This record gives sequence, structure tokens and C-alpha cells, in this order.
Amino acid sequence: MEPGQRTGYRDIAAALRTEITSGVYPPASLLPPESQLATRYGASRSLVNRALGLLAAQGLVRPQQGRGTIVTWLPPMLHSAARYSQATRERDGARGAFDSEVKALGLEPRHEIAVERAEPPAHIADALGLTAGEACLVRRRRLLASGIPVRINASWVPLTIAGDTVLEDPAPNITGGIKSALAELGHRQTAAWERIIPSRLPSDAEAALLEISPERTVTDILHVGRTADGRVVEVTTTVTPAHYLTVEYDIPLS
Amino acid sequence: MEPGQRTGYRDIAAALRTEITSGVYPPASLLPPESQLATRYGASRSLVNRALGLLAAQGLVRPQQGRGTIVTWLPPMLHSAARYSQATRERDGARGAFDSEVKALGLEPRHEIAVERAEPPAHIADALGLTAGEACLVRRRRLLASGIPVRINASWVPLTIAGDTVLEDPAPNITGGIKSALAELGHRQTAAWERIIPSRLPSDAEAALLEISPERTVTDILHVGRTADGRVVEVTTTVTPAHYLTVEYDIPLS
DNA sequence: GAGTGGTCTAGACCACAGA
DNA sequence: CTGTGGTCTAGACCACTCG
Repeated sequence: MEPGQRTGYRDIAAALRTEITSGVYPPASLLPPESQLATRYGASRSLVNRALGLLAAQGLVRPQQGRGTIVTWLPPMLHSAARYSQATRERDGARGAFDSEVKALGLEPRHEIAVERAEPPAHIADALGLTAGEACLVRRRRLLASGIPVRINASWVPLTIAGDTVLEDPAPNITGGIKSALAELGHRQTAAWERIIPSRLPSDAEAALLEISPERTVTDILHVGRTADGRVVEVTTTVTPAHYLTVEYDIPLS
Repeated sequence: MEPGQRTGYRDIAAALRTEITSGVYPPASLLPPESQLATRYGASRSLVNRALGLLAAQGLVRPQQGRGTIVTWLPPMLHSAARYSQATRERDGARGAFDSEVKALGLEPRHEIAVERAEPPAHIADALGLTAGEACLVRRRRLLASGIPVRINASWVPLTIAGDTVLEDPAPNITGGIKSALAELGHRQTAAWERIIPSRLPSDAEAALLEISPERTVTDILHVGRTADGRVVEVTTTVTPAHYLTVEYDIPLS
């Protein structure tokens, strides 16, 4: 801050951002109350509230009524946990990479997995080439770091393929990931198609699962896996607050 | 709005969002002044200002001091303009797809192209495998729809490849795109690598070029093209406000 | 100069979490 | 019950654009 410069809400946000990213307020800890920050920066609480709103919009904190303002920022090392290259998928499976990265940050990884049979929404059914009303197996996962949700996804597989197989086992991990499990069932995938929406508003359900405010944007990845004969055997959706993710691709040029 | 429900700033934002996306306030037009909206919604100007701040953070509008609040939202049709599959790249070249999509919306496309020789920043030089101080040709483009900047990118090619070639021609388009031009020079690319950062804060320079506030997040795509012998001949960066873009990939699974 | 958005305050009341 | 953030107002002054 230059001497004589007025302290604006951007300045307050920048100061707090520096403290958060430098470790003064580590992930999952609480920031001082707004009233206290107001005193510290010589501003009104309204102004501090606005500054925190900025940081919240950027995913660094999550203010919670009645409780305080929680630091949700995670160091950038986590980003590489979300690589989508097929080599990484196969090597790390569904769980390994995330766990070790989170632990390396001194945080506690947690997985929530639910397996159910359900009718897919229209855009999933379309991608799977299913007729209306045909049921799927869906594996839903939620990944958290020290209680901070960082990613949710759902893998849809037609019941005709997945019914009464190892895929219905809600084990915390299928060794090698769902693609390996499908391969062992005779559905080896040879190609995939992905569509990334880098930034969109979450649905109410997504906002609730990710514990973010409805205006925090999310990144949406739709992954469609096909076997050699062109059949779609797996559709996976991934939704994550839009700053926890970096995606890498190797692309062959014809 | 439910009867008896209080009108919150989210409600005001939602109402305006509906009007914008339904065409009441078309792209590049001006919203009514905040004072007028305050009267309409029976709220204080502060509250309307907050609501507009939400919409601005989501990229629907751009408030400008002294002038008014400009609608920057574009219909989702534009999204498919930004496909990065190599088939689309080769077919449409650098210009065709963008132009026709923007015109289809009744907007005026504009391209700004600048070609210069320059020393690349460190991460670009790294990707190109250049030693420090080695110069490049860089083609910078800015794409606008009716005056709204929607994308900036920069293609870096080592001077040893691009010097004194057609690439130094600042023509509005190189037929078939930079990859075709390079191929005709004997540097046909056979593979590429891309890294997508879906959401990050822009640099001051990027915010200025895209005419967005410093807290609007952008999507960053780094594209690295290699020839059959593994040599990197092109690095292209793309930066766009984080809602104008959808990316699609076809991925072979080994 | 008139009108716009940008910022800020002081104070108020509400909703929620936790002891 | 206390302390937290969530919301909102009324009013003020500033900075900028444009005629």
C-alpha cells in the first residue's frame, strides 16, 4: 500500500489473499471475524464483507453464517491431481493420485462413494445411446480435502453391462479405475471424447454438494468412453469449483 | 418472485439475467441506469449495484464508470466457435468459424492482428526448447464481437523457422491457419499437447486487452505443436473470459 | 455541467451456529 | 444467549464520459 493511498476493498482482498497463500491462514482454518478485520484495516465491516465476497468468488474462502470464514484455498500442487490424460488415468486409478497429493499438503483426504441403479438424465442417456427409461448403474463420488469438497463425479454405465458385476461393489476404489474394471468385463475402451465447460454456474444440487455459494462457478467435464466397435460403455461427469483443476491432453494430429 | 418474498440482490440479478438472455437487452446495448433499476425493483441503488456486480463477475455485463452498463453476454452458439479439435482447426483455419458464428448472431466480427519479433517469456521459451535470449516470431490476435473482446491469443514460432516467411505477413488470415503454413514450410506437425487452466485471474495486461475487471476470471489454454521428429515448432496461448468457451477433445486410448 | 457508475460509511436487523 | 456472517438502506463523495 502506497502511503497516502486509500485502502480499498481490493487492497484488503489482496492483503488477505497474500496471507492465505503464504500460509498465515492455512486451508480449513478460520479467518478472524469481519469486525476484527475491519478494525485492523481501518474500514467498515461492510467493506471487509465486500472484500471477503471477492475472495469467496475466487474460491479462496467460504464465509459461513454463524460460524466464521473458512479458508478453502489449496496450494497449486493439487492441480496436477486432476490430469485427464489416459496414461494418468490408467496408472493412478481413481484414488491414488488424489490421496497422495492431499496428504502431501498435510490435509486429510476423504472419499464418499455411492452406487445405485438409476435412470440417467437426458443428456447422459443421449451420450450412452440409450432409449428413454433404460436404467444405468451410476457410481457417484465426492472427494474432499480436510472437509473441503474439491470434486464430485458420476460414472454412468448401462445396466446391461454393469448389472451384477464388480461395478456394483461400492468399494472405495476399483483397482485401476472403472475403465480397467470394464475392460476385464470384456468392454475395453479404445477411444474417448471429452467436452469441457471451463466455467458455468452450478445447479442448486451441485452447489450444495460442493458447499459453495450459487454464484461460484464450476468446471464441468463430460467424458464419453467407447469400445472398438463404437459402443459407448461409460459416461462420466466431473464437476469441480473452477480453480481446483488443470487439464492436460496429448493430441495426435492426423 | 413469491408474494411476500423479499426482493434480494440475487433476485434482482436473476431478473436482469433473464431479460439479458431473452434478448430484452441485446449484446453491446446499455442497461438502464442503476438509479432507474433501483426504482423499478424498489431497492436502493447500493443493492442494484451489488446485483450488477454479480452479473459482471459472471460476464453478462460490463459496468463502465461515466458511461453505463454494457451487455457483454453472447448467446451460447458462439461457444462452438472455440472447438479445439484438430479437425476443426484445419478445416476452418484461424478466421472462418469465428466470423460466421458472430455474424449469425447479428454482431460484427473484428480481428486485430499484430506480428512482431520478440523474445518469448520464460514458460514459452521452455516449451519451445529455446535457450534464453533466442528470438521468436509472435502473431498476436484479438477477436471481438461488436466491440466486445472475446479472445486473445499469441502464437510463438522460433525465428529460425519463421523468419522471412509467409508467417511474417500480418494478413488477416493465413489460409488454413498457422499449422498449414508451417506444414508448407516443411514443418508438418504430427502431435500436440495442451494444458487448460479453466479459471484463473488475468494479468493486468490481459484484463486491459479483454476489457474486463481484474477479478473476472479467464480460461488459459497452452497449445504446443510438435513435428514428427519431436521438435516443437509452435506454441500458442489463448486467453478468454471464462464463459465464452467450450472445448472438445477426441482422445485415443492406447 | 449533468449523468453515470465506483466506493464507502454507519447503522440496522436478520439468520444461523454453537456453547 | 452470544457472536458470527448476510443483507439492506440512506446518504455521501469521487471519478469518469460525454455533450
